[in-house]
Amino acid sequence: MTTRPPARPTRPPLVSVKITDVAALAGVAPMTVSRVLNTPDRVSAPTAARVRAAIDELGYMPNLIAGGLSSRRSRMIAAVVPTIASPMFSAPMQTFTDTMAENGYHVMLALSGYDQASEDAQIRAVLARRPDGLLLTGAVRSPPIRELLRASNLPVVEIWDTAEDPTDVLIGFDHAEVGAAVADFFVRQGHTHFASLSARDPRAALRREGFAKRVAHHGLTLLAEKVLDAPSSIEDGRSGLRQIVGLLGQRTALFGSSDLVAFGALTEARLHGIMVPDQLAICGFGDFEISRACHPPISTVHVDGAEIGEMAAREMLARINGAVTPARIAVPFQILPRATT
Amino acid sequence: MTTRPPARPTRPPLVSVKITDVAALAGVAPMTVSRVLNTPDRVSAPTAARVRAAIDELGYMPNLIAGGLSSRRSRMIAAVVPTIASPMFSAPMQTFTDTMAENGYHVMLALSGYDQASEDAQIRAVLARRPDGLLLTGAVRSPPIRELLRASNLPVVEIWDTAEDPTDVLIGFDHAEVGAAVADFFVRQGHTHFASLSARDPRAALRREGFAKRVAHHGLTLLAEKVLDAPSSIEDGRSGLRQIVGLLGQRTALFGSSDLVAFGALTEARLHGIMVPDQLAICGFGDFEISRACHPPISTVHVDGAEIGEMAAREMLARINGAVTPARIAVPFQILPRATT
DNA sequence: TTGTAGGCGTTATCAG
DNA sequence: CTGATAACGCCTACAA
Repeated sequence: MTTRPPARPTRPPLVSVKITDVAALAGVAPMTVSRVLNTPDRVSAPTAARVRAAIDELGYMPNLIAGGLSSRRSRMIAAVVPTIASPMFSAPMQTFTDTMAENGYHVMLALSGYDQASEDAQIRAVLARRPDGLLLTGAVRSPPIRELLRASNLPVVEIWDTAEDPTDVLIGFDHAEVGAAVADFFVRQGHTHFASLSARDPRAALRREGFAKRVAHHGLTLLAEKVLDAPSSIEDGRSGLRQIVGLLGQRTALFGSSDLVAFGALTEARLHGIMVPDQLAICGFGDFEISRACHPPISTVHVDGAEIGEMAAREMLARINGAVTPARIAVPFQILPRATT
Repeated sequence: MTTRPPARPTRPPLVSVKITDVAALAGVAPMTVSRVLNTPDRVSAPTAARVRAAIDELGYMPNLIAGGLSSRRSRMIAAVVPTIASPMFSAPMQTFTDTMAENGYHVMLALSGYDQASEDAQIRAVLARRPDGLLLTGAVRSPPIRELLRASNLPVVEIWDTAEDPTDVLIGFDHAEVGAAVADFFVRQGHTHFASLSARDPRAALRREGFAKRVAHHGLTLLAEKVLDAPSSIEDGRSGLRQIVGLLGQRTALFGSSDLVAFGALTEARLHGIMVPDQLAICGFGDFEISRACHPPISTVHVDGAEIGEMAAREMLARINGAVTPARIAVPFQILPRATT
């Protein structure tokens, strides 16, 4: 081995170091380098050590694009969610992404904005990246996409919703049941008059309908059922309450489609001099920090988005590794009575 | 060539239609199919039509992994952010992701949780995917990583911070200036006693220090400077205020490191019977929805996270396309006086 | 345990 | 405008 003068910078540009360079330096075949990286137990200790030394010296970074093409495993997951601006989705995305990263998977993010056509397009677009799995929000409602996904045999984890017919695995709960449970909760407290303030998204609609049906089932009165134009926000809760305030009775129980809406309603109610909970009882949904940390704390439905994300990651990994898993996983929800009911 | 029996049923390919199938059906070379997809203007109309028909008939989805390997452009961007649980980061991520998607780029998400070592590790990890660009939060502080990025010649867009020395392009503002501006604002209102409640993250620290320095520069009194343990949350704002409430004077001006902290402080102050803004003036940071939509609305520093995300996307695209862009882009911030000051 | 051969599906390049 | 050829960098499969 001759000592070369350090001609150009000793280390070649990192991005251009490839597996053959490492192999040459370590005096092994490229395949051995690959094994050191991917299946270390199939390489003898001394060889592995030499290879690792070469890797360090050259600052080698494997090219996962090339590896993915060859192995047909991209080690990437595509996630299609409506938005990450709401805790409803940012919480599970956070834990999902973290857990997948711990296992060597990266997550591609695609935002669909509650729009069916956009969701379809996003799913098609991400499939071109050949992800090893798909994380979706709610059940896929478009038949051609469903068929495409089923035919692809790709692990598909759907969260938040309990569809009639899951594409693959589904983690969530029945949103209509949530609405019904809230109605029952109010009824147990002696309420006879009800209202709802609901964002315009499919799952919020299910909760609203479940609530309304249960109120009707009890033979009680739904005074107002306001569907907001925008996705859930505090401002929507406030304007929504302003719009229904004239319809409310002496003692009304209000179900908001999220804690943001509920907080908005609470804020506006107090400005109108409406006593909470005596004149207006309020229950939100989601158990976001605001409902817990504001004053008075808002009653809500607890659902653990972070846990759903983690479960989704575990299911995803299990399926990638070939495990057969149940097609439907129910996540519990729980009404948390606080000061507004 | 002998026909082998199918060994084991390994996983059937996601979408087994490949470019050669389309080419065969359309009676053209694979390269022509590629051109129809990537440079349509270099293909005659009739040929393109035949190819498109074949694509539709077969439901062909190009394999971007293979394309990326060949073209050395992955059409993916890696984003390394502390968290998406805070609007501070979810807002720019949302617009960045959307804008990049509109231009054919997908975004890989990596969460670093405010931890320097984790950020370094995440950056290294995503580089193995050969992204076409990197979106980072704040300037890279780790010298080896900096060097790695510079050597890689990869477009790197750093947002939120104005570093001493940007790696590549930097979009943000000077957080110390924000703190100073808030101090000046309070001083103009006649305040003489101050306090701050600040999350434990680098940029919040800069704002806090800028605030403290300016207070000192005016020769005025900083009664309390509480650094919270956790990242910014409402609960932290509440507990923080509880901890400093004994230190506050007759009329104090409080700077919170985010609107969540400010809202928490406001909530707690009212519970303590402290008049806002007469006894305690509060200014937050970030102009999150809560500061605008709560009551009383909280004075804050407006910074447009969504716009920063969009600018970041434009800068990214420009650099990917070879444009020379300024290395430092100042984004304005603006104090919004509302009811708490 | 290690190596060799070949190909993963696409695109750059150059020729026609 | 279209095609043939040769990579892109790595890993599967098989051989030694």
